[in-house]
Amino acid sequence: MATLLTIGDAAKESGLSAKMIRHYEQSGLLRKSPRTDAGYRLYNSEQINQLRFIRQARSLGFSLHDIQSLLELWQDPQRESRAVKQLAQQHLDEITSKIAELQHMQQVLTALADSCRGDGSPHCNILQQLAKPS
Amino acid sequence: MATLLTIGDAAKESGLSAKMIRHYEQSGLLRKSPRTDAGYRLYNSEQINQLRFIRQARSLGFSLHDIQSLLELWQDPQRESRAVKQLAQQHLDEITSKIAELQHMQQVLTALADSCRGDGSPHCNILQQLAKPS
DNA sequence: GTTTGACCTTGCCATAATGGTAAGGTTTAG
DNA sequence: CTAAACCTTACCATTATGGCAAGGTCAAAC
Repeated sequence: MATLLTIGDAAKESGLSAKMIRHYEQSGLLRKSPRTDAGYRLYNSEQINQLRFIRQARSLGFSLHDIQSLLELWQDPQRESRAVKQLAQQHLDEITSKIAELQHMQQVLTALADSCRGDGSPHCNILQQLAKPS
Repeated sequence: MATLLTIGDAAKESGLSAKMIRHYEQSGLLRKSPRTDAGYRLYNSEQINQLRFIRQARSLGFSLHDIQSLLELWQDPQRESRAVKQLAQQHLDEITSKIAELQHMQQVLTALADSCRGDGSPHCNILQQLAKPS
């Protein structure tokens, strides 16, 4: 049972880097790990699960700040799913607006690139448009 | 003719902040401005045009590093439009892949949010899925 | 038993672009 | 002359991640 892993193995198990695990601990996202006599951090399977939770949330783009809230909600049996959904929805809104912003850049830039010959001559509509007062 | 503006007015004209104009100068994007006896930076209309160029490029998401190249190309009468288009295309590729990444998050997160009641009960599929080993 | 390689520790620096604040000099209008 | 609105530099903060360096530890090979 309680198999204890050092940080390198915890990193492999969770898909995070050892560096980041230390960082998460230091920023209060994770409780301080128990240590060996030599000072090595040790992780049990429950903590490995927490690390996986963090990795999954990060892969969805949640900030560490949001993840802290998610972890607290996760560990609170009294939570209301409303709170979780609200966090998710806010993050979703941010994602959606970032996508819109990028798509706008994509559209403008595509038009510009299409209007540039891209050959050996100096004439370039991209530069011309960037230089316009607008 | 050579109307000279102080940094605050140059900021208003260009749509950049005074703070950022100083920063661009310090990072080598802009040549050092002439100064008044009191040390105030002064900008002529050509420099205002450069500031506008930078603002437009920033609004398309180009990095300062890329903008430095764009400025050099802009000022080089010998440039080949190929070089400009290549820069634009690379940036476009990055934008496109960021959009894809965000859309993936959006899709997964939407599915998760849809599967959470978001009411007063503690059951929440978002948390459950984040906690899954995956 | 010693050496060696693969770990671990902490601490500091760097990134990208921007904002804030503080302490102090200047200019302009009243 | 004074007060408001400028300007200057310098330092700190943000976000998440990586790198490096100097040094301790552990296990296996010799």
